[in-house]
Amino acid sequence: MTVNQTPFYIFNTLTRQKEVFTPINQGEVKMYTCGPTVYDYAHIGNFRAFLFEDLLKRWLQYCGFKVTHVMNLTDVDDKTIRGSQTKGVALRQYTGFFVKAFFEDIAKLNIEPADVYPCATDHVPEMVSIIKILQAKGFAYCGEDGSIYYAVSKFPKYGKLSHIKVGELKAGARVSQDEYTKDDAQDFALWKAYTPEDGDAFWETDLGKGRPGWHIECSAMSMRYLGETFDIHCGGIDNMFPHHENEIAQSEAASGKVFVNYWLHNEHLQVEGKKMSKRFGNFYTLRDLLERGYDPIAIRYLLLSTHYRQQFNFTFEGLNAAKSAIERLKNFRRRLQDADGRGSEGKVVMQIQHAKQCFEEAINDDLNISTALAALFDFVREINNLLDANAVSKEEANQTIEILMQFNSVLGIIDREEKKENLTNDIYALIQRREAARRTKSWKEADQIRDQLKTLGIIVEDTAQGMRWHKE
RNA sequence: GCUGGGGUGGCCGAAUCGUUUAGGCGGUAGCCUGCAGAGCUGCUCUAUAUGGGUUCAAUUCCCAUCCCCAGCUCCA
Repeated sequence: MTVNQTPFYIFNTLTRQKEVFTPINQGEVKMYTCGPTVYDYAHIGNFRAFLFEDLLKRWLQYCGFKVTHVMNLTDVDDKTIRGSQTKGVALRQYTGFFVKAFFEDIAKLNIEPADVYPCATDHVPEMVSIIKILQAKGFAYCGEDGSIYYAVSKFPKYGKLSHIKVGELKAGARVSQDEYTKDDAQDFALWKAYTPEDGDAFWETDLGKGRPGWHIECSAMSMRYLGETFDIHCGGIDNMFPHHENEIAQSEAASGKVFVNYWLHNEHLQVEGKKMSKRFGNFYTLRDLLERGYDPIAIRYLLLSTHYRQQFNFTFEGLNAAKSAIERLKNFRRRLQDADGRGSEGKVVMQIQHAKQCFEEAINDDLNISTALAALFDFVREINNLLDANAVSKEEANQTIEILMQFNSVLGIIDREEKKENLTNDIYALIQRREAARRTKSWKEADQIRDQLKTLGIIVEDTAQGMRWHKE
């Protein structure tokens, strides 16, 4: 198979335009994605971001790039501290529980793990050293409370990402308690001086006793693992301002270099047409949905199937539709595995090439997943037509499975083969009995056994190539 | 208030200033099948929030209006 040759366009928040993606080092990509704050189970909105990032990463890998992916785990902030105190356990113990849950969740969603998952609490020295540089360069000052703040006015490019003009921010909204110690309202904390409410969450450092501000962890950990300038930084649109804007200010002031070349932000999702919130009763974690019996891969498909810069409306109707769509693909693969026809005289190969081209063109256009899926389903229909005519040879079927699996390396929604489930002897015997009944045309008995198997979760189908069964 | 993103068929969702405006899901009819399932084909599908304007041509550009969503200092 030829390697994807067309350029990959991505929408860069810095320029608000689609740009051809060109990595710093040929053939490799360094990307950083803002990870979860581990104070609770992640919700499906969080996972939309992680799935978008997974799609991006898988596509870069499909294109032949070696991707180094870093995702941080925010394990010290107001919420984690409050949570650990409410539970009466150490901060580390409290966050450790949700870190474990997070990894379980992303595994269920078939999200490829990052190469490194740095925790904020493991990188305080790196943060301190950046803050000291900022102090030395005059970008940071000490407030009356002993906290250290970043002086936004010292960084002329502040606002280049979010296109927010300092000074036009709504005055008086969501004023933080310590604001009076800052020189300017828009300044933000690099280091927070210890207060008794912080409990066991403090570090004794050259900056005094305290804990890091939120934004500094991403600057410190991304530069630690990816270098002072790297290729891609992703996150939810809400992180664009102030979080990412502040990261740029900190990192570029400290290093004197461009921090990140491409910034990508995904839009939020709504649930049943409304903002997801506990108040509306439409707030879902992955675990909530799994408890209701939904398939995590259907959730993956659904959250992935809408363009990442589009607000997405999550509905249960949509989730059911996603399940059916995946089932269609699985059925397609089952048919291919059984195929042993006379050959299509090149039609299959032609369809494969066409589908590959359409699929790649679509995703190369800023991850246009909808158009890519349309190409996939067009392909499925065309090949199904040939399968109906018994015109797909075993060799052609294998080639089709190969391209399907290539697409799937990007989508992550179907397995190459049915998961080999061990049948109990009882079920095996039932299948044998039905076959025997069918051979003697005892339709009534055969149908009755088929129904019985269905209640046991086994779907039996009769095809041109004989009987076939799979789990529901 | 300021800034930004949207409103496409029963539902979800692409694309595009001009031949038939993708694809999925759902419904329905037919083909196939002993039946079913899967699959295919047709129909649902004279779908582009509303009202104007520009143009040979707009759903796509412009203006106005209505509605939804987001950001505006630690929410993906």
